[in-house]
Amino acid sequence: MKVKNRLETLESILERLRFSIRQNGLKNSKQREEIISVLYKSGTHLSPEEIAANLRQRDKSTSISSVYRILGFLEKERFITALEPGKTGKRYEIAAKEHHDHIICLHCGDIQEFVDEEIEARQIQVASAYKAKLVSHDMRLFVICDKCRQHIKD
Amino acid sequence: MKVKNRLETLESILERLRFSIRQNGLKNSKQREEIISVLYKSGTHLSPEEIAANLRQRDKSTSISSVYRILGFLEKERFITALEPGKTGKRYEIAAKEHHDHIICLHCGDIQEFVDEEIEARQIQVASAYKAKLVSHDMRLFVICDKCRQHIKD
DNA sequence: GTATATGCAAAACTTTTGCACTAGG
DNA sequence: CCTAGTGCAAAAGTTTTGCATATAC
Repeated sequence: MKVKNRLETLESILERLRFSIRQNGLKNSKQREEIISVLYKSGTHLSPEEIAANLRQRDKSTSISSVYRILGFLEKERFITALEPGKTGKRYEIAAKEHHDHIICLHCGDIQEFVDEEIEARQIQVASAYKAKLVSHDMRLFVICDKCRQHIKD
Repeated sequence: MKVKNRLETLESILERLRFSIRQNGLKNSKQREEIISVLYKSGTHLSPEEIAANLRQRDKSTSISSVYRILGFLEKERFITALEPGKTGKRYEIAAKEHHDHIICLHCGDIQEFVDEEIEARQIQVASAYKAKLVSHDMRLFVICDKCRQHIKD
């Protein structure tokens, strides 16, 4: 099983952000860097509203519309990734983590992370069979884990 | 790729629905049967609003709140399944279809269904590498489809 | 008849947009 | 300066809820 390490320091991500903004002839803002920072430090998946609440702890005037605009920008530029966890609305996480999928026990709820290179490669082939460019994927395997198989007999 | 067959006739699904409703001591309604029927016949993934629009063709007074309530009920009872295509909101499809995964265009929202036997087989192997028994899975490939790749340049 | 389902309207959210102002380069 | 980014408020879109009425059983 692979561990989902952060692949980059926060400062390195921020430098890439500044470079990307300059490349596009845009302007930086402290809000953009703050959002990257909040997501990096949280290590979890945050909703736009949660992110805004976090920023408001330091700057009361943070507006939710800017948060949405920035999240859209950061996602487009691949600094963050969106997740739809079934509940309403999207959640975001920093993109600079190792990619992983999830294997979830339906009985005890345990979640393991894994990467299978064969599946990863095959997904790209499936996409290209549709003449499509694979951007990302989400895969969850629902199982009964070893422990639960031993403890429950029907 | 594979065509996803309907595994059951509409009438058979409706009979199961009536049975399920009776079992739960509830009452049937033509709206519930209509929604099953619309999803069955469409063969695609419809949003609540699209479903409501469809019902309104025959009964102008169909209310969107009933559609939401019915969709929640039908999902809970496993007659339909929800899909979150990344775009805003859920979409629903009839549950009595062959297993398939989804390939979703992030740009136009188009959803295709596919089955890749190699991935299916490999998923079982991944699960057994964890000594776990695979029960089911959910996989979504997010892509930019052929049409959108041709029409948009970043 | 009685409990459940529906329709309607309003409320509760979530996300987007227009516009004046701020601020980065 | 000049233009992109922000904050604010309002709009637009989505989903839920309260309540009176209709309807299945």
